[in-house]
Amino acid sequence: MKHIAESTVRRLSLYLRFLEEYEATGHATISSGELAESGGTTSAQVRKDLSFFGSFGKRGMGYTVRDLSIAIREILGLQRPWSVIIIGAGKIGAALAQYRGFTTRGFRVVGVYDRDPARIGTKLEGVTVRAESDLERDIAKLKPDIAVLCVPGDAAQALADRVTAAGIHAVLNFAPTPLKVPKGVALRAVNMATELEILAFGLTNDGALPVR
Amino acid sequence: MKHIAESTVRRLSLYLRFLEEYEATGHATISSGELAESGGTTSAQVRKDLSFFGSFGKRGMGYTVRDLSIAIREILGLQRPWSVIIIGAGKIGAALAQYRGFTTRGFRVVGVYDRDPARIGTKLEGVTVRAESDLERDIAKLKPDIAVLCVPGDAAQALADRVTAAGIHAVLNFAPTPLKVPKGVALRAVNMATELEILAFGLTNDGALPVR
DNA sequence: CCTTGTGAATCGTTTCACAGCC
DNA sequence: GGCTGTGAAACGATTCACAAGG
Repeated sequence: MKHIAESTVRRLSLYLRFLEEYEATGHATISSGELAESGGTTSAQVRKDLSFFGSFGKRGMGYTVRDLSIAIREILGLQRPWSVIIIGAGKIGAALAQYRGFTTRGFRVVGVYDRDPARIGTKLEGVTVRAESDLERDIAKLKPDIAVLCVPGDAAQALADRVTAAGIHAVLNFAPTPLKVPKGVALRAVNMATELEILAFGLTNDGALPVR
Repeated sequence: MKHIAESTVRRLSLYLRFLEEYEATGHATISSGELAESGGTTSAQVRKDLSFFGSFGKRGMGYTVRDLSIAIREILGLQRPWSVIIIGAGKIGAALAQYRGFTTRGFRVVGVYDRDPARIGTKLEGVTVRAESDLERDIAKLKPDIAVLCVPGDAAQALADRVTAAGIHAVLNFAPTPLKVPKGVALRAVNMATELEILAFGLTNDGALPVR
């Protein structure tokens, strides 16, 4: 397959969210312009994004909300559920384990891990926190798809190494440290301090960041 | 000032984090190549990023770690502290309020707000949760710099409207809904479901996302 | 000799504009 | 007439490559 820009995938995710809301309001069709409005982009961008994957609309009519919704879900790989393990049951890990947005979107938390004995054995949203030392065995058994790292920065790389060695192919990193992962492993990072720093830059150098 | 790409600002934030660690190890100078290594980019990229703001190195020598660190902190606007209010004291809001990465980086949580009477009056890391109805008055009095929204999607836009009307110029949105804010207000969004969906796309369409 | 700073070249993404089709 | 799908043009970001300077 041709390379797809990350920005395109991110917008598809937004389109999907809007389509689901829009479908609930009873609308049957939608134009690229309306969809663009919702995601803060342009109609041409919407059509271009979709064109990488096929043609889903009818000229003069727009898109059938339901069909497009299904098509995007298929593009993103959301027809099947994905299983997620959360590593680190601190404040952020615990918050994520209980986050409804995950489960409703087809991401199932199948394990939460911590190294602190005080946390091991406690329950988070029905999942028992297990010992970090169980990781390799559990990954071999459960074959989870995605690992979410919610550990302190100095522990993150070692855990990323362990889970990728154990067979995980996708990592979402909430630790404030850039990670290295083997080729072939999908990696994303969410760094809250960096997000605040970008805002600070925006406030300091007014207008220096391109408008959104 | 000329427009600066968001990607440049994000990398500056990473460079700074690495410089701080590197300084602690006792190194006095660093080359663009070493800095690049740390942030997963190239030496040319590092030099180009810095060149938008001045010239900070010595040819043949590299950069003085301490000086560059100070220069980047100045570029990002981190010489002064920024005050932050968190709106929504649910799982994510509470986790953020207690997140050390914020405070150590010069971002001070000066208020936490919720609409749930059961949460109002409780304490999070020394800050008492206040009623959402106090927002306007408090913003007028404290003039916080940044609002972090940790509320459900259906409440997010109304609160964004309220805080921007009350004088907030920067918003960090953790709600899973795209927000509209008035011109001149800096806005960033962290959408955890979208991050997972990008990973799902990466797993589904192997190699379709450009390597990092 | 080593490494920066930077114009020029390249590469990728977004926007334009219009032909094609309902 | 309205809206999609898509090449072509414009724009923006990254990489190259080299002159300048310690």
